[in-house]
Amino acid sequence: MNTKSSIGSQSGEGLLHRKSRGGGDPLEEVLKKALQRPRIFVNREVMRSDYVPEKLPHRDEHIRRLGEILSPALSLSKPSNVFIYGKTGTGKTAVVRYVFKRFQEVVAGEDLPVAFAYVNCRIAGTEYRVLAELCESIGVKVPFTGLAKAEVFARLRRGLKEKGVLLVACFDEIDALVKSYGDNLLYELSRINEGMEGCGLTMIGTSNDLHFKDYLDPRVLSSLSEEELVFHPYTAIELVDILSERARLAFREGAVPQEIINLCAALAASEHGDARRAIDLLRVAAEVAERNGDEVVEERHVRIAQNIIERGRIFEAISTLPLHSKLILVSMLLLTRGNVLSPVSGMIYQTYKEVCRQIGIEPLTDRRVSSLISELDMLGVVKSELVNMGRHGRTRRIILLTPPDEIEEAIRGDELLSPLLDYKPSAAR
DNA sequence: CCTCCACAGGAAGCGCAGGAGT
DNA sequence: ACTCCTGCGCTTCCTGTGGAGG
Repeated sequence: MNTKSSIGSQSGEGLLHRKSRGGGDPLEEVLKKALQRPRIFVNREVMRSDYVPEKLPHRDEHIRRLGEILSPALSLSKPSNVFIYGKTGTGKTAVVRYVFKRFQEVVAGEDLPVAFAYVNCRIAGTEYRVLAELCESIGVKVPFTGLAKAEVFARLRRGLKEKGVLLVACFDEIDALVKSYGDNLLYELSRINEGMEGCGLTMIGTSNDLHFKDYLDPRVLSSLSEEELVFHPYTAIELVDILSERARLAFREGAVPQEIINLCAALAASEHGDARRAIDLLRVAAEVAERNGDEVVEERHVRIAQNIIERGRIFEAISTLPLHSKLILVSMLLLTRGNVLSPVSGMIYQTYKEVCRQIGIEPLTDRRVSSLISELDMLGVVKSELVNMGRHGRTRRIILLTPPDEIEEAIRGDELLSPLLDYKPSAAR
């Protein structure tokens, strides 16, 4: 093998010429690829998820509306708070970032005391970190833990006042924050402007949960949704435009035919019109083609990409799970293998305890395991269903949504857990 | 008709780590 | 050095529950 490739690289050109006249040289393909290096991508950046495009097809109206709402900021008066609804991949984040970017350019040019902050509440995770990120955005330093929330809040307020800054903050996926912590922080933030002149805070909240309003206190709701914007899912035709625009910038001309764009758009449209998915799909398909050494993206690349994305999602989800969640999954896997296809929580807990004993780990309580199962349910790794079995009590019947071999694949990479794959739990004997 | 199973899932609180202020 | 604060993962304690079987 080694010899072959070194010979090839030395006399590649000659061989290639001979080959182009036809013949069964096994090296021909390899050499051709190595020499030509067909490039599909011209600009990879464009296909990344955090890229803010210059053009956002089919969102002109939303951009204009948001711009109008925020425009008072440029004359240093506080704009209204805005609430934005729309499912994932409908362009909420892209529109906000785009408008922020354009405003920021103006603000920088005119040297105005206006700051823009973008906080993803799901990633920030806690009220503290959301506050901390707001502070950072106006240049107030806070430690990542250790301070009382009230103290961080006071620093934010003081920072805004002393610097005379008007802060426009976008709380992306704000529902994640409110569901875990309630709307207290939003209430406090909505009142931060009291007694402030020429500075303060404007909030833009985005949510993909249309019922999110139900969680809010009426006072918070009225303050937060002074203005509202709704983003509808993209249709397949709109997705085609979005993809075409990105493809034009990202790929070598002719590398991605129109029908491939149409296919990606159609596949994504059948799943809630999610633009992010459509872009990911096209990007991965192009990467597959490039790795294959093909010059043009074809349907088979898209099919492979679909598979890769799906597998990657599962693998990622499982391998980043905390230890005990993995142990629960392993327990379920072992039960499935023993033909217990939809175990109830009690049986899973028993198996889980056995499995813990096997590797010398102290098991958690059933209560905790129950919560972890709920988390797995929310992640979509398993599906649980409440069932009443009369005399035999009330329990949850849990079904693995992930194909067992994919779980196995993810577990096999784990030194501690992989030996468990050969264990037979008593319930499955 | 009533009981009672086998849990679900809420509430409270504990211990720890990390940090600020004094 | 000490007190006070937070988030986080967890336990303990608790109340609620639909229907098979007595």
